[in-house]
Amino acid sequence: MNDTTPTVRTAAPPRMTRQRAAVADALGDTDEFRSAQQLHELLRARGDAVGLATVYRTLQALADGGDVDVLRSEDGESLYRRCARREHHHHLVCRSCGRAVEIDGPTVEQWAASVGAAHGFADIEHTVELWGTCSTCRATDDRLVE
Amino acid sequence: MNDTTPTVRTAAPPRMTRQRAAVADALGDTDEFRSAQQLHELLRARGDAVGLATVYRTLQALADGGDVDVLRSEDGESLYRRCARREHHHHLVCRSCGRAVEIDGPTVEQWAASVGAAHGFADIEHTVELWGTCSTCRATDDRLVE
DNA sequence: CTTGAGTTGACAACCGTTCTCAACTTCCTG
DNA sequence: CAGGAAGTTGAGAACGGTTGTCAACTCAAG
Repeated sequence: MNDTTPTVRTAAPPRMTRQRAAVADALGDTDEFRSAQQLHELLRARGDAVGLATVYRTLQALADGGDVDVLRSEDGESLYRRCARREHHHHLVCRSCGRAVEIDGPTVEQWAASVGAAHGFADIEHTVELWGTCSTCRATDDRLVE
Repeated sequence: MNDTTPTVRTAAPPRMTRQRAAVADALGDTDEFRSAQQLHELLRARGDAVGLATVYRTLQALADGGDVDVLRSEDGESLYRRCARREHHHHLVCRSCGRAVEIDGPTVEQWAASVGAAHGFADIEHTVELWGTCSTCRATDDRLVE
């Protein structure tokens, strides 16, 4: 509250830490959607453990910054993945292994907007995700779920 | 395990109870998506209270039977509503009041199927929900969320 | 009315996620 | 390179929605 404060500090400056690097790194490895808990476990197994709370915090920060994509699994768990492009897109996700393909849906975008407008709704957002079983999982039958 | 058992009893016969009727009735009233907890509260306020666990069980049974539609709110809560048609359809839901409009997406259905096939995925399912703010809520500005 | 199988409800247990806060780093400054 | 303010961490508690438990209860068939 004293006037030694230089200028208006809009937001906290981010800081590089081992933990943040570890989480980012773990995400860089796969093209599969992973839950916070899976990543936490993966890091622990790998040798550079990170607190679960930190994993959650970091993922949230990355998601807010648009660096990772988040989606909800069919049973409500949040899944994260680092996508190639930052622009809006959807996913075709394997419900067995989490592997995902980025897909566009120009048609869907338009459709969503027009349907919304037609019914007098504003600020339209849409959730569009495709779930399936990828060829590898079908061949292997080596499911994560049973 | 004795052979007095008449025939193969495939499933348990359902039974009509005050509770089941109450839940079904509460759902019949609105065209808005409601959470289990909201319904539980609504029933309590209305005078014919039903245990929370029972509300959950009943909603699940109704959903399994295809009598009500379920969807996940943006923060992961399950929302239920009795829809006019039993066929597959999507929703345009007001994120303020839960009011919903049933919509078709023939284009989307095809698109989903073809995209899935193109990437070698099988058993394709799709999640398509539209969120917006309905005209009434926009006018009233009487949001449930703040 | 009897009776037994489905049903209920208060409460504990679960599970993913967020909060708390003291101890610890990072990084700016002198 | 030391000093220190401020961001960051992590173990564990708390949270909120949902499901499991199990003795008491109540439909509905006989």
